[in-house]
Amino acid sequence: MHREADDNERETRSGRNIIEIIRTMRAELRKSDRKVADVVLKDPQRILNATVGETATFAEVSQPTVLRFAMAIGCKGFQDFKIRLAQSLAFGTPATHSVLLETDDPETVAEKIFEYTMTSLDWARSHLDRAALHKAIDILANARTIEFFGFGASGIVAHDAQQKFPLFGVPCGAQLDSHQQIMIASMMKQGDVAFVISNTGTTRSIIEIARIARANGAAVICLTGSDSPLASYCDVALIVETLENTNMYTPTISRIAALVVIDILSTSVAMRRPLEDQARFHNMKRQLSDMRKVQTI
Amino acid sequence: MHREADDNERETRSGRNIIEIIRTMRAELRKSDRKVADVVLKDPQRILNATVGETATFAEVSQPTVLRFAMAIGCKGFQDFKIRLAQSLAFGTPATHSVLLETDDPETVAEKIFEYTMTSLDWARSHLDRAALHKAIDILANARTIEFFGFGASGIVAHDAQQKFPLFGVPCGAQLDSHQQIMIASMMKQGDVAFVISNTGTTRSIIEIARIARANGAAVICLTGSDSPLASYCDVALIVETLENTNMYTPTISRIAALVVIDILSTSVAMRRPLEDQARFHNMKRQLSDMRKVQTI
DNA sequence: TCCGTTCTGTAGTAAAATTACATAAAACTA
DNA sequence: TAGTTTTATGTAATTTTACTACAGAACGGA
Repeated sequence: MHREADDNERETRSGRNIIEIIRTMRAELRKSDRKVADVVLKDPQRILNATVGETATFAEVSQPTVLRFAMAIGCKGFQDFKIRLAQSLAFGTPATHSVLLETDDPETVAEKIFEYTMTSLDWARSHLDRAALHKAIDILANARTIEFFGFGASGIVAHDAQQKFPLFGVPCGAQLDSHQQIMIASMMKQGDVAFVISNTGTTRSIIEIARIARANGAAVICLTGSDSPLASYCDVALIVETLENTNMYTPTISRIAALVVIDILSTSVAMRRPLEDQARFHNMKRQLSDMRKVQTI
Repeated sequence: MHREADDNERETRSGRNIIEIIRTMRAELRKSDRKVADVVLKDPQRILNATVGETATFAEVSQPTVLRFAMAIGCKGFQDFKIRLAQSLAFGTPATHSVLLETDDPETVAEKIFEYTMTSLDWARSHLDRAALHKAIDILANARTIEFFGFGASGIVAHDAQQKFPLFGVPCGAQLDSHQQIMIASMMKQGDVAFVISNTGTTRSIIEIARIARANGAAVICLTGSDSPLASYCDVALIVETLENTNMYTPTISRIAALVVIDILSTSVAMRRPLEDQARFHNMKRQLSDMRKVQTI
């Protein structure tokens, strides 16, 4: 008897993105099952409208093999497999379709970038460390002041964060300039929070900031793209994995995923705040909307 | 005989989001079909793992009625219906599940914000005006200089755009300060491009910028959230519709959609550039990556 | 009330998914 | 290397599921 997926832990949406699962499990599959895996990966859309028999023909195996394949990758049966496949395919097939070509017209570029962004967000979603998130929220909710640090694209994220957090009564700053960063970091103390943003996590000066802030007793949270050197200088590391590859035309998805994480943090922190602060926030929002209408130069 | 969905126009992704279709068609359905529609809308997830018989039981109708329902909403059969439903459900049911509650724990908040962001992006994707996109790319590709204007959250988008575009040999600026904006707009002339970003599109001062820049002969592109007053002062209006509602805890999705549009524009413009510029871009990227490693304070 | 149309359920049929079993291939042991 | 156990794959039977034909019921208009 061969491995059967544990039936208990599959409830609402445990094994998301069956295509990823197939790809990672491909190596350890039976030879015939691999044939099935290959036809599925090659043209998943075709399988959606196919029966067991048709799929068996495509893969040049027998019908039970197709069933066994479905079982092997953790599905209850062929129907269940098709449902899961359909859900994975809702974004379009990530890797295959999203590669930008020199010859693409603007509409295709738009489609691909949207697809790619959504797929990457989904990836980031499923790879986000929930424990770290919890811890970061705890720290931020109890912060006296928060300083956001970042360069380049990460600087944008820092700037965005600085716009959102003060709304709930916590004084914040965003430091985008290298010298300014050192100065501010040196002045931090117990009760302050340094929020360090760096996609690569290897930039020397930003690591230095984390080190200084921590040495001064501040809590340090980092938001980075992989388990980088920066993480070891921080109390909490929020690692936002994305599918970014180095292709010239691939846009920088990392900042978008980072912005979503900022949304999550600011929202969660806001929900912990006393009601009076929330009222003040509403007030602010109304004033801003008034200003928009009357403001002259 | 009753209406049958036209079979020819259903190919890859014509009838997207079957749930929306059901909701809109609900009124004109047969009485028994409506019973089926209701159980589907109430708990779509449950139908995914159900057979025709089970669905019939849930809706308290006969099995053929379930089949006729599937046909009525434009599916080829029950199987096809389930596949379509699964695809619609991949994001999670937007309206229902994505509403943030006071009682949500951080993990749920994270899930909901990711879901909501992805759903909104998908919405923006399908509502983006392709003709306007085309036109904007044409203008940007031939620009001598580009100035990005924006306040608040839109200022971040402007800042981001300013970081991406110069890479391809076009000098750019980002103006986030009101006075600075007026000054720069006043100095623009034929051949320059003013890229005005405002989610609401109603902020007076930003409309003024568009007016001034245009009066001076500059081409004006706006990136806004709806068909706003601002659009009438521009040569091209890129309208990025999002699902933003005014709920306190709903994060500002508009800036994320705007950033994706910036990605699309910059990528498309880059692809029109001569190869020498693309080489220069690669060079720059390498130098940046070198700097990251050696840079000390 | 009668006739025609539109719904909806019963019962039957075709087709698909799943299981049981047997044979072939591979791996392991002596 | 021969024999034995284990694993992998196909054939054929069985069950389940999706779909169709038909007939009775409900509704609407004259």
